[in-house]
Amino acid sequence: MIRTHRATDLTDVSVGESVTIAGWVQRQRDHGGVAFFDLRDASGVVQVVADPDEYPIITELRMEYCVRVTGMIRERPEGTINEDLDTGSIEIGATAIEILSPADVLPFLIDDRVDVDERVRLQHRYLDLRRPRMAANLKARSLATSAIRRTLDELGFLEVETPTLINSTPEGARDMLVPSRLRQGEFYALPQSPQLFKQLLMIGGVERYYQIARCYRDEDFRSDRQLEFTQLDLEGSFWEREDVLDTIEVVLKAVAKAVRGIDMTEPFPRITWQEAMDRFGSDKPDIRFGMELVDLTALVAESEFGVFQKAISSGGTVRGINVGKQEWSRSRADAMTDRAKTLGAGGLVWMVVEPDGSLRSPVAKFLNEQETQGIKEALRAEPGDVLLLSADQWKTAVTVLGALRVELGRPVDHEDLAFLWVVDFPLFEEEDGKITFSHHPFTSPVSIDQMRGEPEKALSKAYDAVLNGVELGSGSVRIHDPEIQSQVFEILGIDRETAERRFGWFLQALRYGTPPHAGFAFGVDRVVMILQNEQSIREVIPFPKTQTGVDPMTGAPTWVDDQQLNDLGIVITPEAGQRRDDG
RNA sequence: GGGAGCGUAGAACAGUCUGGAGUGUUCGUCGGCCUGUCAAGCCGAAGGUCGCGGGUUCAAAUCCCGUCGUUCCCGCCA
Repeated sequence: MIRTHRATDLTDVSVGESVTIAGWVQRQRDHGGVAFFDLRDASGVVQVVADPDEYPIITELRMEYCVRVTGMIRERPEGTINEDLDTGSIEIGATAIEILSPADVLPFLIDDRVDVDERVRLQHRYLDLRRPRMAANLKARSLATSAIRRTLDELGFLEVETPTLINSTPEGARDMLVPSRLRQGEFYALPQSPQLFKQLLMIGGVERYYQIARCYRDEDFRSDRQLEFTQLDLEGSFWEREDVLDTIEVVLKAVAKAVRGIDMTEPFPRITWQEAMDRFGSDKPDIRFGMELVDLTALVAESEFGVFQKAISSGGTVRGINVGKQEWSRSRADAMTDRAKTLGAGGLVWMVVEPDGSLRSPVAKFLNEQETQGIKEALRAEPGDVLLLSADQWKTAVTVLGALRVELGRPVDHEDLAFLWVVDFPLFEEEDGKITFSHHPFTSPVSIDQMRGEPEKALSKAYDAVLNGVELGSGSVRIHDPEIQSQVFEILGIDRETAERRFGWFLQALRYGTPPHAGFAFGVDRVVMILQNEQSIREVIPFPKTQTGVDPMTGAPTWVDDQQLNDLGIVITPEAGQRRDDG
């Protein structure tokens, strides 16, 4: 046996007893006649002390050496108790110290208090994971997934694995592709979600399915997006919306309890998509703070300000928010205006309320007294407040202000948790005059007649879960009628023949007594990120990739041998080959 | 595909705006001292392709162009 105890177990061991522990040297302190080091294992830290004359090996220890120590548990002398340490009232008087494995000089300190460039951390992720913060994040992940499994097992769900080598469909996100060797020139795709397979499980009579599933989307990275990510995927037969929301709510509360230790008793609030957009300018509103959008269109309908006139006469809207007291300089105003432009706005109107109640603004001279007063009242403006107005088509106006609202008002941490359901999504959305689905084409419409008559107004039985302004995931009641499924494809511009070719196997499956079913999926990485108060998903993924899809440690992705390419029937283009030859 | 920030010793930074010898700080490393520290302390030392390439200049870490890496954002993410 290499060790008898873990570091933090030692508080339960009686003084004078001999124990053997093993772990890593966190810090060593050599005082000449007496020397200490802190030994860290997965459980925590304990101090080891020895006389260097008796045990000269203690002076050889360096940070992150892996060591084994045998010694006597003893009380620390009065005045030397370390309150910051769980084991701070005791120490081990070493009787034997053994270096199990020495360590090279470290590329960075294993210490939460030191900020290290993320690339360096990823290059030596195994060392990064020794930091308490990362160890805590890994543990939180494990607590989250075990809470999910425990909760769903109790509710009678079956955990089923679905394939990760599946067929590619051109809709939605770009697929990660895997070339087939046995059928050269053909490709598998890695699943973006187990969507169709879980619906097939419903047809297969499973009734209650879940899976903690790895999913892949070959799109550009963000701080909350990686190529591969983990979702809790779940589906139930004979289910309607309430069954899904109830179940997911129970699961998310269990996760919050497991990771944060908090009991969330209140039901998650619900908001319609329309209300979310109107009040917060986002379909994933952060409701931890107010700063809501206000419709000013009627107030400035007669305004002589050209931008307002133009927006309103072309069917647009004028919206405003009060972002409160802000440092507001010319350069700040310019930066915000630039930001609004990158978000698609033509510009941004800003106003600062002066102590005398007047408005300081480039557009103040275009506003009469009534309009000025109206805007101030509508936005509950106090002296010192900064008001931002956007005049544009409705969606642009609200989303621009919604983004600025988050950037100017959002709390920097995730101490408070604000879960939220967003419901009643539009079934379709128009993009460059082309109709696409807002969720996915297997989502049930609220009304078939409306879907056909006024598709632009049709709502879907889809719903999103949001936490602190981050979209955790979405779900819906599915279409279980093959005829309606075909009609949805048609409205989306996928003709019967194409639909039959791509999804014929699925449409056929729907024809064998498909139960009504509904489900959901949420991102495990994102939930854990927020519960752990992290700003990036990479902090809760053990081995993430950088923004260019590279793993700095292994170097993936890499070139492969010509023989491997031959087996797959793949030829590298001259352009790509040039990069290889240069590299 | 586009925009912005960053890149200086093993790590974190200052220096860059306003060009003048690789100038400095903290941690780590190496050597020495030290019997109660706990991010120990004190003394000493080593450690640099200022990401890379090109240009401007008498002179470039500093100014300009390109490029690579990285982060954030827009597009994208049904």
